[in-house]
Amino acid sequence: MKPRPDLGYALDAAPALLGWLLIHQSPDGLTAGYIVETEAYMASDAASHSYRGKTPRTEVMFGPAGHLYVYFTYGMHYCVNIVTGPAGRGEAVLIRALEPFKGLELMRHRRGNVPDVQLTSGPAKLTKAMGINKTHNGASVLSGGSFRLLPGIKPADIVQTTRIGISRETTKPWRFYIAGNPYVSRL
DNA sequence: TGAGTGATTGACT
DNA sequence: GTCAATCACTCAT
Repeated sequence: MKPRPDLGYALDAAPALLGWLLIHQSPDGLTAGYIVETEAYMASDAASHSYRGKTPRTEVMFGPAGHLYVYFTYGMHYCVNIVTGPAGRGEAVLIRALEPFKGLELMRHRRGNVPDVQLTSGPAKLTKAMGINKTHNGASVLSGGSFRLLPGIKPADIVQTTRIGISRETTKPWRFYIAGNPYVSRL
């Protein structure tokens, strides 16, 4: 596997990111997990936060690839994206689920008393388990800060289907997950 | 300035 | 299965 992921266009990067290991070195300790579920949010995509152009909130999406776009939603949850594509396009890949690899004890502590299979099986669950919040918005996964992206496993089979939780562009098959992985948020 | 919505989750019936 | 939690943002007065 390549030393760096292909962050060309979001639609190519979303399946390409499956199997990569996302690592967060926080003051509390290190957590890491394999990416097992992603969604692509494209330029000119009505479901994307970048659809209405660059704003203070979405500024990171319009920056160079390889940075994290972290946003707050439903008054209580964070979700994390990896910005893709040439700077200025406003594309990103939402990380929807991870398979825990390191820092399980810290994840359990952050998530409370839930079964291990539910530690990171959803976009807001994994940010809580990894300790990701809006202070990490704009952090790079390529330039050696507290976040890293390393080659992980090569998925045997990738399933492509429609995205979850959106009300526009609901027929676009821009969600990808590793077939049979128990940490995928929904089938 | 106010109503509506949201890339969700967990608790409850 | 339904629904509340609760804030940032968008769009309509």
